[in-house]
Amino acid sequence: MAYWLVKSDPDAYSWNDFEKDKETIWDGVRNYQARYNLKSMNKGDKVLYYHSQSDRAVVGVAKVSQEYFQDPTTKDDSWVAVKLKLLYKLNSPVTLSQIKSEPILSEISLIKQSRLSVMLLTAEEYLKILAMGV
DNA sequence: GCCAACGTTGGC
DNA sequence: GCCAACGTTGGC
Repeated sequence: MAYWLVKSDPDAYSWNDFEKDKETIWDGVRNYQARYNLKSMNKGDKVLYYHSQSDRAVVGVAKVSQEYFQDPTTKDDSWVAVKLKLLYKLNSPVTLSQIKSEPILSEISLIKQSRLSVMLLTAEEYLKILAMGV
């Protein structure tokens, strides 16, 4: 089982939108590294859901419910999407500044590669963020 | 709203 | 193949 973090601009698609849908197609990724990560996802992997831009916090947890397939938003078959199923919302969002202040999270891609939208987490990073959101 | 960082494009 | 120009993202 792997652990991931995906970013969404809440103005485009927020956790609230996700709660209404329960399951969503994670499409629109147009970055090679992010695509590689999408292709590496296995069904059942856990995914932290991060709000970028105005919010800048991890707000909830999802899981991969369908492995990668052709991105339906483009005819270009080199891009892929996955399906994510909502699991639960964190009791308290874990903000970017909290993440930055934790030494064991200092190597997290969220900080190191601020523009990457789909990234792999270690189990330690994943569990630490969950613990901070209780 | 600004700007730094980054990825992509296109001219050479 | 290099690199300047450009567009986009995301933090502040």
